[in-house]
Amino acid sequence: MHGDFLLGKKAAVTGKRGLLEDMVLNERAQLVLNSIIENYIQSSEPIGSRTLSKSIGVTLSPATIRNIMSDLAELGYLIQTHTSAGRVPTDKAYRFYVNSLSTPSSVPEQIKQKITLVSTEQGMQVEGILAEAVHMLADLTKFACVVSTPKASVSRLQRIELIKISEDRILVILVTKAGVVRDKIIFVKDSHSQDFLNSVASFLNEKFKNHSMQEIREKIHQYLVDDRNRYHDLLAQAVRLGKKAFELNNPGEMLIDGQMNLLLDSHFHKQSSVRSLIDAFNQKSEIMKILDDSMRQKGVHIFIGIENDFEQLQGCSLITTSYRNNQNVLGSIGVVGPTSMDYKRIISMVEYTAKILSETITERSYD
Amino acid sequence: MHGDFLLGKKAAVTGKRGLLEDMVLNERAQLVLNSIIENYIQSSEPIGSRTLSKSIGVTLSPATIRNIMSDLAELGYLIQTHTSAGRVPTDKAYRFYVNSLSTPSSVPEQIKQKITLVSTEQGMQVEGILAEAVHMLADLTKFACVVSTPKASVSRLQRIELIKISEDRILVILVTKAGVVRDKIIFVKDSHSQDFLNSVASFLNEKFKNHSMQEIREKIHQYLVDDRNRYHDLLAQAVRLGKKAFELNNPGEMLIDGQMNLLLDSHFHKQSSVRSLIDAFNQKSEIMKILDDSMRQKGVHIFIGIENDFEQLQGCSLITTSYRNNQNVLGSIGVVGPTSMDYKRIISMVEYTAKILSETITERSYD
DNA sequence: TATTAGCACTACCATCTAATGAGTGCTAAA
DNA sequence: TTTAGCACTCATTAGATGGTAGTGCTAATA
Repeated sequence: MHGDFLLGKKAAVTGKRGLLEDMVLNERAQLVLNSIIENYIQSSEPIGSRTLSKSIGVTLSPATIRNIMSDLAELGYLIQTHTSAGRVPTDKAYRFYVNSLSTPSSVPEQIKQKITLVSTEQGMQVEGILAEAVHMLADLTKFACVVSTPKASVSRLQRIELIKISEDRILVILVTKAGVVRDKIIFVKDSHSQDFLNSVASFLNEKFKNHSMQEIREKIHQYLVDDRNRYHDLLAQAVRLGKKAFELNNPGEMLIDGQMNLLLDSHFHKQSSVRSLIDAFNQKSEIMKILDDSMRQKGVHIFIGIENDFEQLQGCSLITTSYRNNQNVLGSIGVVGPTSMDYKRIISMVEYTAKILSETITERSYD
Repeated sequence: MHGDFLLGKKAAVTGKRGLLEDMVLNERAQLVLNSIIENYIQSSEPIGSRTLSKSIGVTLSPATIRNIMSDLAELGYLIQTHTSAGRVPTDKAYRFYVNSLSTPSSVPEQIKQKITLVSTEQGMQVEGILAEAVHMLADLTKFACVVSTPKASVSRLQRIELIKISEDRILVILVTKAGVVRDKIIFVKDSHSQDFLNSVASFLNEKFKNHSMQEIREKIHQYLVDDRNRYHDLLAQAVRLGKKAFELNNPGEMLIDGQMNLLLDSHFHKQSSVRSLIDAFNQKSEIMKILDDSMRQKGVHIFIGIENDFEQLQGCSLITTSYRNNQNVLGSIGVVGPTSMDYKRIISMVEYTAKILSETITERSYD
């Protein structure tokens, strides 16, 4: 192995070799790597030593840069598509680059103006607002965007309605504090009058308003395991209907927009990668998982290529963040693009969009 | 002009020349044309006289076929991509072909089994069923599929609920007979108690249940133009709230699935056509228009390439048909694919899917 | 008179051959 | 430690070539 010429002081002391100082790239190597990445993000073409020597700030001859690049390649930050080609950053390089982005770049004022949600003026509900947000983000980034709808389990009950549909079917409408309206049909054995359903509903409303769905399910479970005979008939019925009504119904939806944008991107022009992209979006559950994960922690989450273990999506990076109302984190919104995306730009856009989305939804919330 | 050799009897009498008999292609010309189209649908490659002479039923030498083809080209049914290439059907040819499809081919039993909707078992609502249907159709046809959600204006009221959200906001929930639940927020100047809203709601329910939204709007308008003083306060308020509640809110939504399938199709590999496809799907309104049109009349509707005057969608054919419940036509479902699609197959699939969808929704309907 | 065989012609396509050029790695000099 | 120089590699491009699938036309044929 050559390239020891960049041996840093500490590295020399500790016996580390090459570009590494205490297992960290030395300053110049970082400069070169970042420069390659930024060039590549712009041009999407392999970067050669000559090009770089011009575009980089400091004066370094192509030969020197070649040496550094060679070592970076050996460390797994760069690869060559073929012997005589320039170099291309690996996922590892992007990870390094993203980690070194300290100050979150702010969104240009011009873009900020474009990020507004108008649907709120039309009395539209959360679903519609989400659809608008994801559409806007897709349009702005020119990549595919996803957003998960508010999880039922965390959101708190504003109101429940029970509507008799037929002898054995009841329409349940759940309104949550976050402003989401969910409906589903439940099937019952014995027929109930609408009046009866009304009293059940008002009982449930009184009892459970402001509780989270999760809590409600637990409480109902409690009632059921207690000796049933202790309760009068209405209560028993109410609990039984309530159980069905609050059962985990929708597994959480996801809205996608701008999938086709990806196919304009040169990185996805190979047949094979188109196929796997289609598969990826068809099988929403995997992306859902990633979005769910990113709800758990604050801030922007970045999954680069191979890092997400959903095969179909390798070659893509995901940038996600959560949105919320006053009270709760509700879901996540994110962008799916090529690993060589302009992280700075996209991150700031996702962040800002989530912020606007959160504000909009908070206004809508029923608190 | 040569090619008079195909002069039909009637044509001779009426003085028409070429392949035309009474302005209609003579039998052999039809045979050749249909054969070209079917070959092309299979292979997606220009069809030459030699190939055709083999695959066609009757024995005709390539030379003869060349003559016929030459005339068909002159009549605008075929074009050559270049001098020495075989011929490719034009939109006009597809129109001819589609029109000559008399017996709607039935769906193979094997496919029929795949066309089932499972969401109905999970107490899912109309929206979910539609999503499933369009997803399934996209998966089966490998093209893009669209479905329009039930129009609010034609559907009849099952029930309305008014829920107080804050001092100046009321959540309106409309349940229609078709099983669609719509919700929106209306803003009011003066605060109302929930009790008051309940009585307004039950008044509206009593008055308007089973009426179509269209009718309701008209009736309310009637109340308003009548001398308002004749009504007591509750009624006046109810009418005023009702007006807002029943105002045309959602312009009618459309679900799309399988857009990306199109991009696997060889016909859309040119950059330019990808772009315009993206535009087409981004601007839903135009496709919506086509779907709306096809609700008006029974049966399957076919729009071939240039026939639909939405530029971005030329190069595509649309196959649509309506779905319904017991009472009303609710919306349309359709496929968007290349003009060279396998019309027989796709038409039958769209038809059958719409049938299943109609049955499923009818079951769900609240009648 | 309608059909067909034959033939010249056209244009795409795949293959091959340089020639080009952007890039590398290595070595020796600064 | 850096850099200039040089040999080398390999993708890409442009031209040239032969093959092929197709055409249109004409003259012979049924």
